[in-house]
Amino acid sequence: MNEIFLDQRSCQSCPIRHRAVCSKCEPDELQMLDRIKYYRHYDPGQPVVWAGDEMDFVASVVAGIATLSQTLEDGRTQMVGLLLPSDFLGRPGRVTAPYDVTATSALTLCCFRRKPFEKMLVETPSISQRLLEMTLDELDAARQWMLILGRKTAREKIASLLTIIAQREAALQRRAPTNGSSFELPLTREAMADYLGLTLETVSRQISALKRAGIIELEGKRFVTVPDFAALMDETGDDSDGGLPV
Amino acid sequence: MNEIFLDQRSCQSCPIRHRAVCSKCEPDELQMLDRIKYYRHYDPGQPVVWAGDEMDFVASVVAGIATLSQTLEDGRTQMVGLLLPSDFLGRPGRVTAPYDVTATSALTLCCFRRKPFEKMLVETPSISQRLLEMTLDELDAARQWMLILGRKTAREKIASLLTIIAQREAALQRRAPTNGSSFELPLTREAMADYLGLTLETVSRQISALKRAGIIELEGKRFVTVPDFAALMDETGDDSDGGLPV
DNA sequence: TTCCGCTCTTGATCAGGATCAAGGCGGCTC
DNA sequence: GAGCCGCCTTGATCCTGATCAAGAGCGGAA
Repeated sequence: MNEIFLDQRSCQSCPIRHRAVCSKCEPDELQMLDRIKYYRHYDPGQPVVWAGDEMDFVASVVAGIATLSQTLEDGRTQMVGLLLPSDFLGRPGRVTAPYDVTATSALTLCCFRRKPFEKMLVETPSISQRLLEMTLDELDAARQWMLILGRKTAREKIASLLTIIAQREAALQRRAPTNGSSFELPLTREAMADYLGLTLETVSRQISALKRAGIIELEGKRFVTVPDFAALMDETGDDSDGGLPV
Repeated sequence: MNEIFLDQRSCQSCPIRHRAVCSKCEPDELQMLDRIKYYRHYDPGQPVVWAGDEMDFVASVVAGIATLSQTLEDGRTQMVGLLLPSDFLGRPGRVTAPYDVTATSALTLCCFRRKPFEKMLVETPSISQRLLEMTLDELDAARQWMLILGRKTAREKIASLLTIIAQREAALQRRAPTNGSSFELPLTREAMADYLGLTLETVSRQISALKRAGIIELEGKRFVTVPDFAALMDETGDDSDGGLPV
């Protein structure tokens, strides 16, 4: 893990900078951010922080993917969050991490030291309002996952996960998912299972089933093409109006 | 549903008032709140708002219990939130409700008209910071539920729900749950099933099983006594360190 | 009082996904 | 190339919780 301090213009995808601070273009806020901000890089599979550890920073994801997960006594684990670029990690006011955070691909975090960040939060209402908005979006996503975990069949769960990944990948490029669009699954079968509350065997079987049904096409094990996006949505069991705004 | 406008001191349990505004004791903020604030009462079982409906207010729960739930195409429903007194309902900036909200007991909401509330939010950073804190707590609770829904057995789910209800009831009275403490289940078996991703038959069976095992005692169908709180916690499957801070 | 309706309990059977097990496919190092 | 390892697929069997079904308990209304 490396720490690289940033010059003033180098962080392109950080939502704090771009959506909250830059929108105001207050020069001294920018300078203050630059004094407390730095990058960290993690290799695939590397833990970022374990639940219960002290976290002296908050961060936003610049590149790569991280997962949040929780574990029961006997080792059963459940993933509870998926952090893609522009997502925020850490919580103002909380010192210990509540979840295990793991890099599932090469991960770059744009970090802010906790104390100055909290000070900035108090002094810059636009940032805490932006943070509130992002947190509310995360809460909606978590509740959508509760529906998936509690009430959907294995097949519906897989279709839902594929839909969500396709939508988020598309959203990063500021477009809607289209027929024929492809993407790379950022998760192993096991990680998908941890996310969906299934076993990896069931995940594998259901992906094969969706492939056999022509809902998706697979190139290798990870590269997915969706010939008809509406057909995939039909498999999710969701109300056809598309559910929550994402 | 009645609307009753409030005088300046009548809302005792509203977190906005007490934790954000009153702590500062800014007289004009208080007055502004009083101009935009009013009560609504709902009978048990009455819907507060349906998903997709326009919501012209945000509110905090003063008394009673409300549930948030989502429904799939074919009618399967999943509860995704449980609102107890002091919890917040509604989201600044969002006009349509994302979930069905239902009163499960006689419910009193302390409402704020949306527009003035949002104006106040911009002008009063302490409130949006308080709201951020509450939202982060809700997010943690939602993620704890994801673990329950995804990885726990029926028996562990029931034990977890009882634990959570006991803890929240105790927290409202600012104390920790103790051995021998009792509480009234605020939910029907069906509502518990909707919360846990089970059927009502399974809920009933598991409650009977916990009773037979001496983990809980039942008086009637709703009144629960926990002779040994640690024994109940043991049934949840959670790590013994108690999980998330509540 | 009787009847009705709602909630809950319990039993019998079924099925979806877990578990156990074996093997395939790349990619890697030696 | 051979061997190994991580990831994935597929098959056989098992088990937990769903489903279908019947009836108990209880409160409210006529």
